[in-house]
Amino acid sequence: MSGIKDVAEKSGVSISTVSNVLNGKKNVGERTRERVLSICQELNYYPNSAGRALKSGKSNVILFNFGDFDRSFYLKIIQGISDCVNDYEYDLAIITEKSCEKFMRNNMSAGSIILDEKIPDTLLESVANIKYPIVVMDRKIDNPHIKSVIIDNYTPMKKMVQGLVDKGYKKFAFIAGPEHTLDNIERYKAFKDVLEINNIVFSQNDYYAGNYREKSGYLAAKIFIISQDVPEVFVCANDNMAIGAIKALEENGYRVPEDVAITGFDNIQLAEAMDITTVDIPKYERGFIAAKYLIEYIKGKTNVDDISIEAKVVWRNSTPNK
Amino acid sequence: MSGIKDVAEKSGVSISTVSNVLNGKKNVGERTRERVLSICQELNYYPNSAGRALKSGKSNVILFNFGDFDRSFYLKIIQGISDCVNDYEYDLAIITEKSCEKFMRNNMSAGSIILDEKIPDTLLESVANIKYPIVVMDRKIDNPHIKSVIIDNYTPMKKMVQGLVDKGYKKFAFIAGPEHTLDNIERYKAFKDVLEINNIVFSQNDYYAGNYREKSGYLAAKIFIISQDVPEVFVCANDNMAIGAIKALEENGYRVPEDVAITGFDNIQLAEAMDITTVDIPKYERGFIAAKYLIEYIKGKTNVDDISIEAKVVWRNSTPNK
DNA sequence: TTGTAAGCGTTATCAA
DNA sequence: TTGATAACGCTTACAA
Repeated sequence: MSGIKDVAEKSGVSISTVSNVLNGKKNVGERTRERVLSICQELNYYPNSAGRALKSGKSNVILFNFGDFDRSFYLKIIQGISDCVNDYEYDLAIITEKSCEKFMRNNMSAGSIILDEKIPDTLLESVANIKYPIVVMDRKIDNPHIKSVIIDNYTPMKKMVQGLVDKGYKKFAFIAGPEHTLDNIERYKAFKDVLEINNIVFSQNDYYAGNYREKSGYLAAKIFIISQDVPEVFVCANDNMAIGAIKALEENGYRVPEDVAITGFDNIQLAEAMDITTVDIPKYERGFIAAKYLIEYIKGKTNVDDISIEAKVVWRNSTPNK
Repeated sequence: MSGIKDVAEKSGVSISTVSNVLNGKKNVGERTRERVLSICQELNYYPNSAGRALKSGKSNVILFNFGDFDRSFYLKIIQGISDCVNDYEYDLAIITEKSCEKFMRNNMSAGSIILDEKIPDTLLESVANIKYPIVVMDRKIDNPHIKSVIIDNYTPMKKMVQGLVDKGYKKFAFIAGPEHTLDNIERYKAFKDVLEINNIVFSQNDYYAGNYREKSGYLAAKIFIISQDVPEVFVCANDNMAIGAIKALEENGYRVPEDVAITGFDNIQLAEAMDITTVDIPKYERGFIAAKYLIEYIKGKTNVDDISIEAKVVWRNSTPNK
């Protein structure tokens, strides 16, 4: 493998000239530039990132961390991030929770986008600084170098539940996501607020704390079935759990939506295929915006507010009129 | 941010001693080691990968390249890779086609797993060497430093199509994937071989060259519908296209499977939900094995053969008896 | 317009 | 058991 030295030698110039060519500096003769460039090609030369990063302290790599391999809509987010990162001629590296801290701290990237809730706020706060900004999705951290891109969960959830009330539903159950996550908190709050406004009673028995996985939705429904307390409608904090719940219901002889109605959140592919009423989150756009924010911060536009993204109710056949 | 120098200073030892501690060398006193380690913690010290990579030329990073954000089963592959990489205490970075060459060449990783068909063989051959092995999925490259992990597509496809013949199907259509991909070639060959064995005629009109995306399956079916030449069964080279085809059929008043039968390949989540007969590929295992092969090569076990993974037919309701 | 040389943070060699 | 020092490949003043 050839290095800058080989290129310099073969071109008959010094390594600094090669470096200047590679970095688009203007202090290089046109002919020299061309020769060097062609020699680079010929030798298949690629700059060693280690040397470059070590000296310059700069990097063109954006990190994206995600962790839940069950949630397939993450692919759309990645696509949005990827497109934006490419637009700005940065490089994207997607990493898992396990190596996240190491990658963030080892000076090989310019900033991170964090989606995985398992990465603690404290870690992010200790890593972020003016030279290393971070964008977090679906949570808020009060730090000048950490920006949030969040979904407005409250408004569409409120609309959806009010819609259910208007359709005549009276007995609700709520299958929740992880209780510390911002989006679950908002979704649940909207749900409760609507019931309260409409004077509908809701007890803790009608609440199940899941974890956004299909299995926990399955389990939740099973428990309602066993305790002989199946509601008119399951409001689920995401689609995966709604799907799990439907499986449990159908396995136990309940028809959806004839016997029990159900709603999800996210509008994943399967929710469409299974005709589940849900809330559509613009996934691609979410990724794109997060990346855009991060890169613009890196480039010096540090004074931006958190961003909130709109989501919309999608009515489907899982919630007929009562 | 603190470096090795800060740690050395605060511990009252030289930087070489700190380095020795960090790299688990034996030539360090027990008390020194403990003190250094605790100071590292205290200062929140993380080695600078650039410096380390530059000097040692080594890296613990495994690259995984994938590109098709439409195919959600990739998440399972990633999960398999991730688990294996973590088992061996390596780090995983997932990258896109766009930056793939740069990352492979910039000396910041120990090897790559390549899934994206858009990365050309020639590039891989020019990058791979004894110090930088590559594992490719779903294709074969004749190079001592590139190993293949492929699915045996032929056997299960043959079994599935023969099963359709046995069920009484006589008029087939084939919706193919990208024609240069190994898996599509094998799937199509198995299909044709079975028809030939059973003396069933198959003309080029019954063949549509798609690209594994849902849209191309949709388009394919639409074309068959328009040309008034809808077969008894669509054999699709993957599930996504089968799903697209089903949508086109249902939109045009054809019932699946009553009017038209259909099969897919991959066994993605949606195929299960939509009750499509397909071939199940062990996705997680595929990723895990690919990573295992790569890391063992990196560690010196260079003499291994290509690996072929078994896949199994899953009969569902989309293919009733004729 | 080009070249010389210092230095980024680490590891490895060798001497103490 | 430790420490001084050179070297990795690159960028960047600054000198020529």
